[in-house]
Amino acid sequence: MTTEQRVRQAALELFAARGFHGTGIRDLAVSAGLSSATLYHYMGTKEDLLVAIMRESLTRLNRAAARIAETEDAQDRLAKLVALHVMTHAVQQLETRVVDNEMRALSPQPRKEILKLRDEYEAFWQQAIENGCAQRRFHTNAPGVARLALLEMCGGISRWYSPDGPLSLDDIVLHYIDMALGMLHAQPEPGQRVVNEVAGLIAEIWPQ
Amino acid sequence: MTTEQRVRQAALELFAARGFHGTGIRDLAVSAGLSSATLYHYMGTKEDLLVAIMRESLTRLNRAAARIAETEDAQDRLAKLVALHVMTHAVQQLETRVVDNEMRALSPQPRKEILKLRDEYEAFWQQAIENGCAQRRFHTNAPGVARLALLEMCGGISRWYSPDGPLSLDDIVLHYIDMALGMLHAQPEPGQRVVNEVAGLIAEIWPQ
Amino acid sequence: MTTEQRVRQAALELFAARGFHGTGIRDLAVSAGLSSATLYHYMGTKEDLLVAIMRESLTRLNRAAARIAETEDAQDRLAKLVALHVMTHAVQQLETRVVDNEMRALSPQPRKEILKLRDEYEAFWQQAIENGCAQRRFHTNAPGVARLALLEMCGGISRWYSPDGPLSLDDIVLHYIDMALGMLHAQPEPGQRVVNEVAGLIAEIWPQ
Amino acid sequence: MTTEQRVRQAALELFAARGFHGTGIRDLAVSAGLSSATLYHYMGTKEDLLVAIMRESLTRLNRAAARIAETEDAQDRLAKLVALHVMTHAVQQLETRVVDNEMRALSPQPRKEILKLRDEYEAFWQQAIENGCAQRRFHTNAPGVARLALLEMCGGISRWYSPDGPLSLDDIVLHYIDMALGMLHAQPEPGQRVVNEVAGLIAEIWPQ
DNA sequence: CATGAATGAGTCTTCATTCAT
DNA sequence: GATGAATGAAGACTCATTCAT
Repeated sequence: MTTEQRVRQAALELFAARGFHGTGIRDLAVSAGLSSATLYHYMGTKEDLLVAIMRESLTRLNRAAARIAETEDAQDRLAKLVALHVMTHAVQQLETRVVDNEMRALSPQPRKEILKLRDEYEAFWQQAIENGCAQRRFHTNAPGVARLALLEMCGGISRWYSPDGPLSLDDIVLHYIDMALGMLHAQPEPGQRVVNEVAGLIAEIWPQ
Repeated sequence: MTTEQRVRQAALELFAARGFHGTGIRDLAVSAGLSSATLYHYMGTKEDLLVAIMRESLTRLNRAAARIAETEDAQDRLAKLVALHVMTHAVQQLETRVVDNEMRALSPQPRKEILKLRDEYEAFWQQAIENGCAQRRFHTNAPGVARLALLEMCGGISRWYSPDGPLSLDDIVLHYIDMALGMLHAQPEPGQRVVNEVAGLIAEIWPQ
Repeated sequence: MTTEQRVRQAALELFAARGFHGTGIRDLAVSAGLSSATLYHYMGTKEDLLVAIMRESLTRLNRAAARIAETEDAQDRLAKLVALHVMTHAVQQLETRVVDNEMRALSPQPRKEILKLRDEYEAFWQQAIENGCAQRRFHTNAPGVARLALLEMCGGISRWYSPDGPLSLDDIVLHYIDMALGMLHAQPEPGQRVVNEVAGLIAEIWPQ
Repeated sequence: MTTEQRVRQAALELFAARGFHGTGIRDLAVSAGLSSATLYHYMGTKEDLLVAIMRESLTRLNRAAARIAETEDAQDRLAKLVALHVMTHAVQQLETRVVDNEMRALSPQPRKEILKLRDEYEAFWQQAIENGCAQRRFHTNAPGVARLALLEMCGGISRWYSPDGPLSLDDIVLHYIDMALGMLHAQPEPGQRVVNEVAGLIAEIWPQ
């Protein structure tokens, strides 16, 4: 692991655990094993670090979502988005927590950029839901509310998931798919196939 | 409004908007219309302010949840919890955002107290779900996961609800009840009655 | 002397002696007898301090020059400007050194303001010179060059004048008037009357 | 241009524009097109750079002044000094600005050396003035004041001269000679001959 | 010859808090 | 009750300089 990566990792852990404003430059330095002056060889400002983390996380998410958007079957498509969201929020827990909680710490310009990425991502969900409604596979009077509810529900896992828990991640994802389809009054869906497929996609986009 | 309430209100707004660490004592003073020295006549430390906000919010929530826990019918009970959670997160938006986001800013001792209150509240949900499963009104293999998913889903509204939006709060709550019951594969439920009842309860516990 | 004035005085002395960039906040604090945190009760930023010093000095200078501009006789008028410039640069040595040397330390916005004040002042000189040329009392082919040369010559005194020197300030001023008129090939001028008059004006505008 | 010269040039430009304390090592590195570590192959400390610039400028000036000091005719001699001072301050603008403004940035030891050089230079002026007074070609009661005034007046050109201005440098120098002789109540002097002579001298001492 | 890495001391400024008045 | 004054510690960040490679 390069020093730059160690700095990034330290930022990731601390921003996730204490928040951007709760993390001092010295905390970062200690956590990366550097003096606080040396830190500045490997980063721009503290905010740059935050932006980089968010940008990368959202960019990858969007790349995956774009691939999923090609799925024809409406139920499959939503199930895949659920699997993607749940699995990344479980496994990329730190990144997603930072993305979800620290937006307000951004100054106007980077905030604009990051918000755009997030809106892009949410658009994939909105389209998937509306598409399913149009095909009469989903039933809801308020697709916008459903989108928000789904995203919150599926993203929440980043706050509690642990690989040491009693349920396997696959099982959890299957539950979430089940709940999500239930929320939209769609037909239940076996799901394991979807999970496998998305797991492959994730492995491709978040290598190693 | 007493000066103390003004201070509390200022803290509420700023902690919700910028986070605990993102809010300075001077910001509070300006927002409350006081000098920062005077502020200390009406509060203890900055953290005390945070604890007080969280404690009050969770205590009231628990009081309401305890009343709802008396409801016999399992579907009614869950629907009421959903209504309570959604409505408070919509209307007491600032308080709930602070409770949900700033826990990590607490130092160990107060954190323990607040976590206990939150666990208490979550227990009402866990019991309601398990009770419904036992009565075969809900169907899920992972009630714990369902609880977490439900809470995240219903609480997320604090991040986007505005009274000026296109949907009335009642409508939104009905949607959430519908989605929640769908998630648990329960029978759909008309719901408006439940909404009215919980609205009354809320009016009683959060007076005015 | 109020604390605020002590801070101002410290800034004046240090900026004059070491320059803006050569003066640290700690130097200011030590010199004012305060901790560097306390310093910030009495000032904005370090630059604010610089701007305030410059603004006041130039504003007063302009007020005095405006009064002198009413003088009808061309030679009198120029002699008075010389007396004003020399005397202030001798007695308000620190202020004028700061004004003359630290302009480049200003950031764009305040620089604009201060430059405007300085241009205003130089305009009084330009008019006085051109007026004398028009009346055929002064003889020069390049009034602009003369203005610049006069200002530099008369302002340079701030770099070496000391009240303990062998010549009285009045004598020095008389010499300067003599040299200035010589430069412009004007009739020599007794001058003491002018010096007295300007001394009165200065006492009025820089009270005490 | 060797790398060392590029470093020197960068220092010259930056010290002149922003002052010694306003110029960082990194600024120098960027301006010289080197990394800040490489910079140290071509220089000692930042202060060494400043001293070298000052020393060279003053040494050359003294060499030229020494040659001029051989001039017999008092008026010629002063006119040549004026021409030398004005022309170098116009053409070697950056060097002379640094010499005139950054003396205070020197630490005691180098300051002593540089001050000695400057005093040496001023002595040529003092002698020229006193010589002219003794010969009754100049008339002033305070030759010391006249020297200071002359030097400030003639040196000020470094703050505003540009080869793109409306007047040729020769014309400006002629004006300055005229003003200088006027200040000393000497006979006017045609001057162009003097200018040409000094221009030759300068070309010899500041080659290229 | 060149530089990435490193740093202790420094930069200006703000922090939460106390206290005498 | 209210506040101006005060501060040690900390905030993010830059400084001039060294050195191993």
